[in-house]
Amino acid sequence: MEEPRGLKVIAERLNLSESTVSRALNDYRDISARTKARVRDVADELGYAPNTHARRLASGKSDTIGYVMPMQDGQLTETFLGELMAGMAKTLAGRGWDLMVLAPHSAEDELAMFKKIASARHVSGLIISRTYSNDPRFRILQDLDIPFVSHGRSSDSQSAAWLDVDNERAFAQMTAHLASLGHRRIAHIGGAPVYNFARQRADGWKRGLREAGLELFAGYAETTELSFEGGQAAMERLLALDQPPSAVCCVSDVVAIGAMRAIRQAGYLPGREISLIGYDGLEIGSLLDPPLTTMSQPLQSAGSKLAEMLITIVEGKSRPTDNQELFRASLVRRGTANPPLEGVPESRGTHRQFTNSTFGGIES
Amino acid sequence: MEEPRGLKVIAERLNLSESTVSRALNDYRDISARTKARVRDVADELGYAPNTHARRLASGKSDTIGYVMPMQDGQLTETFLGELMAGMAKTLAGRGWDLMVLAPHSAEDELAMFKKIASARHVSGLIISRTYSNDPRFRILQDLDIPFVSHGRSSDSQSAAWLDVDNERAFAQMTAHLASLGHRRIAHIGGAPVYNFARQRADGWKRGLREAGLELFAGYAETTELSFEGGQAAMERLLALDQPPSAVCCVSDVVAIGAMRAIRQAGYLPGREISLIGYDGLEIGSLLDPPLTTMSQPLQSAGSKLAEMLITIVEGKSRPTDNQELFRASLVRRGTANPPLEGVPESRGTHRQFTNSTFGGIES
DNA sequence: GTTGACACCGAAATCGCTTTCGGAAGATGC
DNA sequence: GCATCTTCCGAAAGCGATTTCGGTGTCAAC
Repeated sequence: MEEPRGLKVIAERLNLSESTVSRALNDYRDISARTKARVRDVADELGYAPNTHARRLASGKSDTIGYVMPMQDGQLTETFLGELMAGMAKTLAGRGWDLMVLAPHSAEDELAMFKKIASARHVSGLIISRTYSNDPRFRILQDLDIPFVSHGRSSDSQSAAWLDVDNERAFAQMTAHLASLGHRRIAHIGGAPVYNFARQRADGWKRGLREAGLELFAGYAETTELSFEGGQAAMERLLALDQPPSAVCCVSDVVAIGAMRAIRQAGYLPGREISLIGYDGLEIGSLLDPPLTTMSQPLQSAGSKLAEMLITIVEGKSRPTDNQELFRASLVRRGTANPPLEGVPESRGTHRQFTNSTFGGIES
Repeated sequence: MEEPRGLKVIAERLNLSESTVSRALNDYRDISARTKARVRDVADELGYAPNTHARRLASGKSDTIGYVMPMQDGQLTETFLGELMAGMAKTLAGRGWDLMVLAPHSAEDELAMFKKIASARHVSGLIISRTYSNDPRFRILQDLDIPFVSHGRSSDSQSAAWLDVDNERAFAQMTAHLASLGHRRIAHIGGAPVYNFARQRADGWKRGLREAGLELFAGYAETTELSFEGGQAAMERLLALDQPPSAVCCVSDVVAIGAMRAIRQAGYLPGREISLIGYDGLEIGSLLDPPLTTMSQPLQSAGSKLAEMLITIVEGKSRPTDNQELFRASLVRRGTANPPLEGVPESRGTHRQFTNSTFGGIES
């Protein structure tokens, strides 16, 4: 059986040399149109596809980029990974490139992967995400001479390629929206500032307050881990203040959902006594009661754009610094951002008078 | 600059031949222990990693498997993709294998990818998921001689390798649980039976009814698309029956959440007048009010196991049919499965008397 | 009728590693 | 002391493409 594969068969069949066939398939211009056509016909007929490894070895290109998954910590935050990767994979496939997944389980592991890539060169570029405010990876990758694009900026990203959402703008906008609804006591539940996006979002909130001429009350800048429980705990602390906020900007939807629970358990209604807005645009937020107002960021298109950037860099068609792009998040108005109540919500437990609906809930 | 790379450098440095170095690194036994040690030392020192393409070309192996992402339809269902892929990537990396992502945007596209792989051989095995009841891909992959493992069975999977959750068992168990709580009118909201898991789950529900000696009432076998809206619509149909069920088994968490909304809008309380159980074990379900009772399936370990299976098959160490494994889902007791109320819930709108809590909701 | 220019194609080197084969030493057996 | 194993390593042939370089044949130009 074992029929001979490869260029050879099609060359013999047409009485041509392998090199001619190769150039014909790669559309070299020193091959006549007629020959190209004949070669292509036979190639199609045979369902020929060049051996990837041979091609890559000979050409020195790998046509592969790697996506470094954020190390598992928060589970829910990973919701968008599928979409992001689908976006990358599709545009890559459209150009004949492959997407490889790297899932390091620690920082050392990640470094080892980088080193291997630098040496084995089977991946010609990387996309990293979940960047830290001070992220050593920028330096490392530059030193190792591995082309890369970061999904998210960092203090170390000036000379690198990145695509980020304008977090500061998003949170300024979010704050402005709450202010426009009449809120004057707007707090923020942020994430650990080691994450650059967390810092940016906090800055955006502050800017929003400034621009709206609002005061930043003491204790209003909360910080917590990016989890449901974290959001809940932070909100509890806010509620314990002498002057609790009437609205809260949350660093993520998950945190916001945690905050919602704290609000309820304190006897208030999210979106009524206390408004809040999340960030991420998770579909699931729309299923809550009340549905969570949030800011959504583009994902498939971000993945796609990241891939495009990286390809041009790898191919030397652009420099990293030519590829710095800021996407915008957009406000998704749902149910948790409403004008403040007239009176200060001191009337605990009386909120039912405001519920106009058929909803209710029980504890588990 | 351009220092010569590869085996050559380390060979020259030790005054050995390239072939000896290669075999030393690959632990051939016709190389003395002393030589191996010397070679390894130098290799480490130089941070040497073999050129992947050259190695793969020469050895004829690709050490790469591909994961075929389910084509995008439901967004939320994709939540688990990240975890699953992380599971695969990690165990693969542990053995020096790579994980490649394929995101076909149509069935034809998928077929084209399969053909290319069959011919180019740069991926030595595939993991497919989201299998149909009659899934042509099993036949296609077998014909193309591409080793693969399926995450989910199919009517075509007898002679293939697969890992699946025992959906039937899970839903039988789910039904039994509801029955043990005292429910006698248990309905099912299922998915389109083109999906094999949907069929299995429906079967499990029926079996559960039988084993509990319960009747399958007319109209209790609902079917819908796997979305929030689908679940809501299906639940509305169930509520419109003369004898609405007192409990519902839902094909997925997303569908269950949709059903919850329908229940509320009809003036009932999920978990009170009508109990329900979802499937998938989404974290987000625990954040709802009341938190959704569900069945959770292992994900990271499934990804890991899938990868292991495929490797042994690719390496010829086992036949596909030796790799058929059934995982079990486990019940996650939360808030939506409780004993039925005494009376038939005819008292629409009066449910507030049952809400014992601080929760409420407003419409957006 | 020579001379370029041009269009096409083949030969051969190369990419960096794996793997088979065989040979030189040294160890062992009787 | 000679044949026979072992042990250990080098030479060389691939793996299947790409790419450079050079060599035909043809045709227009002078």
